[in-house]
Amino acid sequence: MRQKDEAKAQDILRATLHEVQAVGLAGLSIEAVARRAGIATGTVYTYFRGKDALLDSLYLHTKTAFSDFVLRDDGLPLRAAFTRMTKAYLDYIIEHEAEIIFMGQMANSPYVTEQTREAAALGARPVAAMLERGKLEQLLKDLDTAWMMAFVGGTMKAMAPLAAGMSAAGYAAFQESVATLCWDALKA
Amino acid sequence: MRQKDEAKAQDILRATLHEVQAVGLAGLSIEAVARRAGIATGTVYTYFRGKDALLDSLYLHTKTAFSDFVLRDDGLPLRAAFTRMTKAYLDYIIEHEAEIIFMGQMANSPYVTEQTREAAALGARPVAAMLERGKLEQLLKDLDTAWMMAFVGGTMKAMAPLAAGMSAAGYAAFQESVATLCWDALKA
Amino acid sequence: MRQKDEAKAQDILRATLHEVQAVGLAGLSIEAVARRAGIATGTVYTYFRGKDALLDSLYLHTKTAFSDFVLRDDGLPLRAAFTRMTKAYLDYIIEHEAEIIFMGQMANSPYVTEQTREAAALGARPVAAMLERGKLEQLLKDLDTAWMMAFVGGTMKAMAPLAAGMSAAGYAAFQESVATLCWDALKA
Amino acid sequence: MRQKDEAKAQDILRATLHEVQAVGLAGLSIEAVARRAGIATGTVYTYFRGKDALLDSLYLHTKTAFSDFVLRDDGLPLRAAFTRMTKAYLDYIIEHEAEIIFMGQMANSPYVTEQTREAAALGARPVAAMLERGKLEQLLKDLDTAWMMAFVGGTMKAMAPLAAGMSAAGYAAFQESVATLCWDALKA
DNA sequence: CATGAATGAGTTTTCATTCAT
DNA sequence: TATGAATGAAAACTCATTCAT
Repeated sequence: MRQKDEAKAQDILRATLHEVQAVGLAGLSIEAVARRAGIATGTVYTYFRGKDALLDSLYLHTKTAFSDFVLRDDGLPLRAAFTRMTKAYLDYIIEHEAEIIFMGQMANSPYVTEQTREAAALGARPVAAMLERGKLEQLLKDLDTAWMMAFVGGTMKAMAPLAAGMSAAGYAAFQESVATLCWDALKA
Repeated sequence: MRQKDEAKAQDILRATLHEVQAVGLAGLSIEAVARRAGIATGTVYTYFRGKDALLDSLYLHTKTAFSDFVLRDDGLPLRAAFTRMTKAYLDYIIEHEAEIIFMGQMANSPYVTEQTREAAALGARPVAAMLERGKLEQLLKDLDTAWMMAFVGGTMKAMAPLAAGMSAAGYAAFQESVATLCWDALKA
Repeated sequence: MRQKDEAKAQDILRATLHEVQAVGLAGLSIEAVARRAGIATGTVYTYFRGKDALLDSLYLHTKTAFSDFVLRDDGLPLRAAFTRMTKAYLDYIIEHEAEIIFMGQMANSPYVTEQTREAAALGARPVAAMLERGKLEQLLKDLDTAWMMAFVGGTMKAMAPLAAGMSAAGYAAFQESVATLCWDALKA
Repeated sequence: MRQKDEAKAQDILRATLHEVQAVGLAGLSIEAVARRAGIATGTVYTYFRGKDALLDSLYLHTKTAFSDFVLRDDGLPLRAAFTRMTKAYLDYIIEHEAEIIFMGQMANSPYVTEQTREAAALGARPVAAMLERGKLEQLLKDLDTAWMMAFVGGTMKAMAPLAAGMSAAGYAAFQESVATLCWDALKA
């Protein structure tokens, strides 16, 4: 993005996100993005160098927002911190369906630059630290941290869609179940 | 004349699979598929009605092969059946990287017809049956079967990539760890 | 056409005729012609050098058949000969809708070779002779023969479609009207 | 930005017309149209949804312009009105060779929508009215109006090509001849 | 000869990007 | 800067023709 109107860059990113949700990455066109953002096609190029830059930028944006919301260690006792994270994970996925789809479509596409991929990876640091703390305290199995993180992420992504249409009470129970599932899997 | 050759249809499907792995669904072109399959562009259309039909067909093909290999219940005692499945799951994912990427890219794309989506869903029946057996025998938690299946699938998909480059011994240990992780999560 | 099966060449010509009627010259494909003729695509090329040759040949065929049926002078007294011709003209057009459409579509297309165009023109000789006989006998106006022939042909082509769906009696009256119309126009 | 330019749409229509004249409807390509219009291929699609829409639109355009020029009843005494029309008809055909060829090629093609066909048919109303006036005044034969119109149109289309290359004087005489021919045919 | 699959040039159409206004 | 028409390089798809069987 550039100098002028930061809000407009956000509009474009948001429009891209929802357009991918609607038609898939393979069906994405800049014209549709512009239409959804309520601007002219050419204006997109004032804020982003091109389609690749737009998608790469959105990917980093989305990953970062996700990490900030979910992947932190707030210093609570381990079980509590872990449960907070799994619940936040579910919350995020459910409230950000478009983002999840987008990240999934981008994962194996040639649009993400290596630089962005590396930057995005940094967001997972706090969780890694939390899990390592758990291993030190012998609360968790002595497994490779990367394995554990993959496990948690995979579980969340797989289970979140199931929460669609649940009542508040049902959802609360669901969150508990998922948290327990993960904990039981990882606990020593 | 040359007779329409079933093997050639397979070649095209295989070429598509690897082309998606190489350039992503968004970057897929029929010409590249044909080149990879060693045939003329037009020939693709002798075997498939068009790009949509080709991708839809490949999706069903891939899902079915996957289900046949992984998602069956061979009547072993529950724990053994469960372990066999998780190991087969990992085996499949590792030996079929292109398929996994392809299925991931297709999942939220507009290429999959509703019909195919439904047909593909049937493949999971045996696993559902196995998990229900486990609940009846009170070996597993009393959770919704759909939740359990999502959990297992998500875990596998997330963890399989970690096996990249492992030695045979390392991989055997990894399989055990994953099987245990899943079992611990689901066991009553 | 070649040596083998004269009837098959006829099948192909007939199929082409009806295919043009169905989808227009612009929509004509050899595959569709072959399908309609009940043979394989390649077989068309055994009987005709290619699409151009097929269409050119069909054009000459059709024009000739038309001339033989309609554009002759059977030596009757002029008015009778004239009336016979106009009635035959209408009969032909009505019984050969496909041929008429085909000739219309071909008229301004690049498919007709100059050679064929010239050959087709010869068919009109007898009518020209008849009209000249009429001028000599001072039964007809002293107009250029080419003008008269254009007039008669144009009238027929324009009016024939109107006969669609008429009863036998209605059609007989229609034929009389058209014959009178033409005669009144040309008579001295 | 450049504003969408009505003149450019006209350029495209005109280019299409002449391209059809040059290579026939069956040989028409959008690229050739664009080249003739002096624009890029893609620009055609800014003004017309596609080839079908372009041709359909051009057909309606052409038919309407033709009707406006030829098929009107300006309230002159019948014989004069009739003569004006036949002369205008010839004038039009001679000055608009491309249009005539185009309309001929389109007539039996699948490009014309039913809607357009109906709209085009309305243009003939005034002539129908004129002929009916003639029948009421007992100046014309009591024939079906549709027959009369077909007759006049057919005669014009057939005879106009004969005027090619005539001198001004010759053409004037030709117009008179044709007008007389038609009048003699239809008069009571 | 008949067949119909294979070929690949050519056609329509899309769309990222540019640029005149 | 914003606009959206213009561009032209792909991409999907068609189809006349060839050729292995």
